[in-house]
Amino acid sequence: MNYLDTIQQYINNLPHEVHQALNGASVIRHYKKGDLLLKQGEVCQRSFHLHSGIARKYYLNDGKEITTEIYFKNDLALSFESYVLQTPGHEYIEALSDLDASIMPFQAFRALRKKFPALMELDVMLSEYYAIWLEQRLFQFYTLDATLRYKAMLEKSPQLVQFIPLTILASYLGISLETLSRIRAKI
Amino acid sequence: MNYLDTIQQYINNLPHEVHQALNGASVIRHYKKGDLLLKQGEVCQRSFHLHSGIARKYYLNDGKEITTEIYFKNDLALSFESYVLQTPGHEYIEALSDLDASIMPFQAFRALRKKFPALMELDVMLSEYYAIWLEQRLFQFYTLDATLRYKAMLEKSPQLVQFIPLTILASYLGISLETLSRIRAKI
DNA sequence: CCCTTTCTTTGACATAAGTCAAATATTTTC
DNA sequence: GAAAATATTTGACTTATGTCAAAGAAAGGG
Repeated sequence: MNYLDTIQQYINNLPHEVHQALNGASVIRHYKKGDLLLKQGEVCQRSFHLHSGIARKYYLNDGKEITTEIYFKNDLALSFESYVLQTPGHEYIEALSDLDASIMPFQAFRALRKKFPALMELDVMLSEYYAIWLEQRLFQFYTLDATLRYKAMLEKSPQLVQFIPLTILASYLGISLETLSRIRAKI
Repeated sequence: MNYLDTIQQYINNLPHEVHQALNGASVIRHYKKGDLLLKQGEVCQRSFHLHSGIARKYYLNDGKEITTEIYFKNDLALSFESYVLQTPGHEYIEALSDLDASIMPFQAFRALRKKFPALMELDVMLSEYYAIWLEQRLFQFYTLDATLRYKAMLEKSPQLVQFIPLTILASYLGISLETLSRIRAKI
């Protein structure tokens, strides 16, 4: 069982009152394709739990968009550093399709975490999971060339290749659009 | 103030009994240059808090060592995924000089974390800090070429350039030894 | 359903970085 | 302090990937 499943199970087993408190502190909202859930320069004061649809996180560098994470159903979207430090961040979060998400304000979750130690433990696990995910991404940049990174993505996250435009995938893989197109033509 | 200072301050302000409990659960040990504090394939069951000296974390890929982190005085050395999941990891931790470290067993810290909620909160902060650090490293691979990554290192971590052999620095920067040597000759 | 916009492919060429090999330079060890 | 081991530099060449440009394909809006 992977860590994400462990976390999911942990959440499922939380007492009813904790679930109630979480639901009470969050609101569900609908976004349209193209909507920005967070903009560069803003403090990320809310986390988005996707109920449906697709979103991405990206930043601008030299006028080019670099996508750093892509979210599907059940994923938790936020700009990590900005959220944790409550300082202005450099990332956008954009709806890549119409989507529904439950929005949890940072302060509300902080308060709940204080009240329910189980949520503090959950917070540890979520940060750990994110750090492990980042380690693996970094690992790929160290050890794989562009073709192998694309193949790894095909294996591990076929839903990315299925639903996401190449322009976005290329930046996510750290290569140019043209190189990605050529890789696909070759394999 | 950066997050590391915030964490350090948090630690300093922990109640005396917590400090006592932490000290009681850990032991101080001396390592010689070249000693391996952790080997590939082992479960990382202890964290190392460096009191003096230098260490690094690395893994082998295709017979080549790739250094992923370099530790100085006060840094906390561990193989994150292996430590968190308590599964065999792929990283080594090696003393790059003689060093002293206090060793905290995973299970002991778990027990203390349960007893003192303040340590659970500390654990969140440490994972957050590591994730933010990883995000920044990944960011550099996305946005900077080899020369700029080296310059960024010169700015941000001059102690690395001062004390660490180029072979290790090159792998840490994700480039070949020869390329790093040429970059240094040029700037 | 057509027009516009966005996305993808392909070609020609430029550039960053890797590899292999050998020469120096520096450090460590006996 | 000499020999051995390790670290660094340099040269010649190869390769992966980027850039610019243009054409073709697909998707979305009125």
